[in-house]
Amino acid sequence: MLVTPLDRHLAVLLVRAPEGSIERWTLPWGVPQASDGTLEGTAVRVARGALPSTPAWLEQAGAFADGRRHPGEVDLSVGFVGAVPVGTLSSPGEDAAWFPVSELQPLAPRQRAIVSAAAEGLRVRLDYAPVAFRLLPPAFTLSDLQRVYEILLGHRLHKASFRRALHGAALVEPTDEWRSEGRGRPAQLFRQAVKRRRPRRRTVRFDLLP
Amino acid sequence: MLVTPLDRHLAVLLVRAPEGSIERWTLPWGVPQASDGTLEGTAVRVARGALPSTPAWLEQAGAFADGRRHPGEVDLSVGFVGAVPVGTLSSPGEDAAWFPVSELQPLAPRQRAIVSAAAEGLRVRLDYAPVAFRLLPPAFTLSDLQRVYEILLGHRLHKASFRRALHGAALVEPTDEWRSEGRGRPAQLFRQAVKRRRPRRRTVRFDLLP
DNA sequence: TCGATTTAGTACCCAGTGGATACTAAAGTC
DNA sequence: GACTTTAGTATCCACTGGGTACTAAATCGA
Repeated sequence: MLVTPLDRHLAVLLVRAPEGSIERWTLPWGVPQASDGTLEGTAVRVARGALPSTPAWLEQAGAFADGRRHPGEVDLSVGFVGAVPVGTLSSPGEDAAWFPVSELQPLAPRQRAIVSAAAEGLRVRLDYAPVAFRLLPPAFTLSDLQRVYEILLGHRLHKASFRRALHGAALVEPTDEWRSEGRGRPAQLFRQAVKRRRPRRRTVRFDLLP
Repeated sequence: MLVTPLDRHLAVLLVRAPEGSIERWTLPWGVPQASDGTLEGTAVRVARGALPSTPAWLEQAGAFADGRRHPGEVDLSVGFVGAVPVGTLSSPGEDAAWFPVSELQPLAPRQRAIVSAAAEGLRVRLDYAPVAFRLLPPAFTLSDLQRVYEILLGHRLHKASFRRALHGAALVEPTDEWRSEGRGRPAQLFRQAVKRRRPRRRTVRFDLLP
């Protein structure tokens, strides 16, 4: 499942299903080949078939094999989530399209399950992997980054706190470029910082438990 | 992969490999059967073959299919992590044994990869699923619970903060039982509370990013 | 030209949290 | 009965999250 930020929502790339299918759209998918090497290799190959470039981030979302139907009639599917930087594929052409994850086209049942699991996996991985950064180009404004986090978390964030935490973790460094986008004050562009402060010890979080 | 807390470490259940295998031990594993229904059904069946009861918690850790060798010569393995409450299987018998996850017996390469991914997955899920509670019996002391969290996180926690956060989230409720274990003051037994306070909004955590 | 509007970015305040130290409480050990 | 061990609490402090309010720099429109 390839995702990108689109218009304050998370969008999923669907491709047109072949003639005769029940559903009109499907997730991009494919069967492993010997030349793929690993499962991730297969996922990269499938993704490159639908994109002008390789996803900026890719991770497995799980295996799915309950009785639910899959368009290829395969027994077992291994789902992946891939992050596509905003604007990478703005005109997907005739045979593909981005759909907001909340208003997807009808999908085969197993693909629907993959989308749910992958979207949930994205949120869980937010804290442990630079997913949000991979959904943006190398240089971005802090408002861009905050918007991505808001899309992924599903609610608004506080601007000052967001920046304080960001700078506190030394995760971004300013470039000397500025971007003026329509009206409003131009924003400074930042890039992800390579310097690493040693990660803080994980603490316990009881508030997220069901 | 079945895990349980054992002596301040996380332990993994291994079973003796059949005669003629390269390694002497393997993870419990099995091939899906039609009667299993789902992948999780298969995992439950496999777990029950090695345990006196069903694991208290079970979740998929991912699919593994790179070239690495697996004892059953299967193309693809789907790994699961299962939590076994402490003391459930204290004497596994001749053909099985608990090993600390840090000092495992030699395993087939793919199983080694499954153990690594599953252990990492456990830590990630700690915040979102009641894993720690499922590694304990229904009634437990707060020191027990803290010890499990320390085992899973890999470092000591602060007692007062741990309890403040725990009570703040209303996650446990006291029973009227006390447990006296050797010396020291007896500890009150608690159980997981069913009442739910609405979960707080997820905030951003930059400090865990690589 | 001069507001009004929009977006970027900062300053300040306050409540709540994480974590350290230090304490009391209740059991067993010698 | 003093000492040790484990349970559990109190107090203090630094820092964080998040609210309000402010300044800065751009466009739009009358």
